[in-house]
Amino acid sequence: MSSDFNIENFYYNFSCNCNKVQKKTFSKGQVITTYIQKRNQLCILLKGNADLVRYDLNGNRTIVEHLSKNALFGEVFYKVTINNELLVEAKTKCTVLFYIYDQLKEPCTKKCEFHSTLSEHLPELILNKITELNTRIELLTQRTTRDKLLMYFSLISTRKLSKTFELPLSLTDLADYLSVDRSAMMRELKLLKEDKMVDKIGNRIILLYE
Amino acid sequence: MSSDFNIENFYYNFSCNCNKVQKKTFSKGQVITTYIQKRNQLCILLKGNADLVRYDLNGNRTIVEHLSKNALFGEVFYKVTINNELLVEAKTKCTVLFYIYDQLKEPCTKKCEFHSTLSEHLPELILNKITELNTRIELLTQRTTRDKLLMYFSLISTRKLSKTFELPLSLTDLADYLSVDRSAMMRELKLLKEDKMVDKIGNRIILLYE
DNA sequence: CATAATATGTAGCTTATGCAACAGAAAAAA
DNA sequence: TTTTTTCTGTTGCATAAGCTACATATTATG
Repeated sequence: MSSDFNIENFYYNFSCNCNKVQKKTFSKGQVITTYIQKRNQLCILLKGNADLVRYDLNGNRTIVEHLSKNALFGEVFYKVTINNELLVEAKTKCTVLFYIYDQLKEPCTKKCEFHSTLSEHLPELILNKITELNTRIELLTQRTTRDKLLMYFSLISTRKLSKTFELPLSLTDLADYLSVDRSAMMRELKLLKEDKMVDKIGNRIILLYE
Repeated sequence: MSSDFNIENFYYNFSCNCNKVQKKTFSKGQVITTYIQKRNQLCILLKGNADLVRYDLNGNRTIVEHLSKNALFGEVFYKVTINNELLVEAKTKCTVLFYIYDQLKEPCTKKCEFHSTLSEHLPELILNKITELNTRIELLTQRTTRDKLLMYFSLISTRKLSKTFELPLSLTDLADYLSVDRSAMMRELKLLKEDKMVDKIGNRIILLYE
């Protein structure tokens, strides 16, 4: 469980020449992939930041996931899907590996190390994924915008081991991520400042409670 | 991916005598497990229905997950956790298998078939889990109670291949599951009926649109 | 069967949130 | 640099949703 496997480390040794994996680079704003069923694509973000976004019928944009280095994504996680369109947008320059999950399970004919190491560590990577999703669910089940904000801040704070941190998302994106209206979120942020719960200097958040 | 592995089928042949797995039975209302970090428990619900619930500081109860036959749950999915208490409550009589995830990865010294089959199919089971979690997230990112209800109904309808179906949850539990106030949900349900979007006879929902 | 406990259905009041709109700041592009 | 675009910060208004409370129906349980 507490293995220190790190995709990044062995990415630099990347030399998988089997045809089961594709490496591609994307520039900011490009669509990395759309979720069209049946391909069972599994992707790994090696470099950069991207968002998995959904546009619903009312035109609302939701950031379903915020993806950063080493994140797993792809259709393989969305077998049963709703009719909304899901797409992954590069927020910065991105490097991405593409697999087909079903092929990944089969042994690699060329016995490339990357391939086998990845297969071996896949359960672990997937468990990390589940943990993230559960955290996301805890965020979204918060009833009020205030509680969502406080929990989000608390999560980042724990991750950074500091009561002061830079927001990894723009405020506009944060609202989409928390699934709330942006102006309502701004208002609540102001109230949190007035209540001396948090402070905010530019992009920097300072937690004042406890 | 599209393998037909079914835990249930081979559960009847269950005869794992290694000490790495425990089978227990619970009666309605009992607490099956609480999520206390560091044990890395992985559980499978073989029979019955249960809820993973969270009680927050305001006394709100949230059904984090509604677990039915073959569901996976346990601490292993909650490595990073928030301070709220998570517990699994039996809604009906339940039969549950308990593992320790780290031990599951190691080969079974007694070579029992159950153990090895489970290990083999774990990635598949876990992927199913992810799909469920993503569906849940789609539900929770719906902005209004109406949209949450409609999406929930649509999901069940798709699953049952019918525009008519019994609700698998009580209305009280459904509200907790959708993370909304019960009375507000009831009001919205009434409006949906008035708008001739859905009909409801007792526990039975009939979708009227399309 | 009687009684308790839980679930359903409804209403009034209050508040949080969504929506629209706009001005200024910051960042990106030309 | 200048221009354009995106992001931030704020407000008024309308309404969805939360809270409380209660009556009835349904389901457990002694």
